[in-house]
Amino acid sequence: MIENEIFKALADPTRRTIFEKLAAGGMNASALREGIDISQPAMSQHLAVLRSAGLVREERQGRFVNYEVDPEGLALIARWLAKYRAYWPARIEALKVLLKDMDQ
Amino acid sequence: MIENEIFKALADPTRRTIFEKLAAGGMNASALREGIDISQPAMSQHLAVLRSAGLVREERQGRFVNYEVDPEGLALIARWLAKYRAYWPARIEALKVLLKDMDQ
DNA sequence: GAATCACATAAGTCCATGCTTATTTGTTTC
DNA sequence: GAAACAAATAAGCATGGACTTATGTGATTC
Repeated sequence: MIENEIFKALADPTRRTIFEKLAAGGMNASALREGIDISQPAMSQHLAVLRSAGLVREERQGRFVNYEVDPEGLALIARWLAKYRAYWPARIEALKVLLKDMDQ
Repeated sequence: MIENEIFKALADPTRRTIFEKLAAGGMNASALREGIDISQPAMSQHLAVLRSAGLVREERQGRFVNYEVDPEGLALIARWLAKYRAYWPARIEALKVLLKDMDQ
């Protein structure tokens, strides 16, 4: 069940920080470490967890490995959340605004 | 940071099962245990975690305590997810369908 | 008010997980 | 092909978290 992997991956604050950083633009593992106090192996392990959860994908570029957000993981969360849409009727308007925003 | 509590709460499959069950309709802790192989204290502890995360709220009714989904927690996830909406342009159509659905 | 019931809390155990240091793998460069 | 560099993997450790049994608390019933 990948849903479980996703929530477990996001349960760690360091991994959410990494994910947020990647959301601002793809980069390699070394660049990701800048500004985050974390060892190289720890970063590598976190990225492996995020990748396995489908939240992030990698692409080797020479001796660097470029990481970027994988929309698949986000889509899965959105699908999970949609199951409970009955519980936020008051937010429908906000969602509509969001949609309009998406359309530009 | 309650965001952290939410993801940690949802990282446990048993708690997600409990949450899903509550989403189908509020009920007390004993009723919740039916169909889930879990001890009474374990259920109580899980509910405390969900409650602390803002995913569930309680209301004492006599010697029973009724639990139900708290929309606040879901709204927080939605807000978190919205930050990354740039990453699922292909899902806009799906969202529109969802919205239409919400309007009946 | 004693017994019973629904639930919460306490305390201890065990396993998962996030970290560390050390090493390995893959790639480039000289 | 040896050195240098980016990243992954291995192995060990320490903490967190999900469970257990035992007990406490609040409410109802007789």
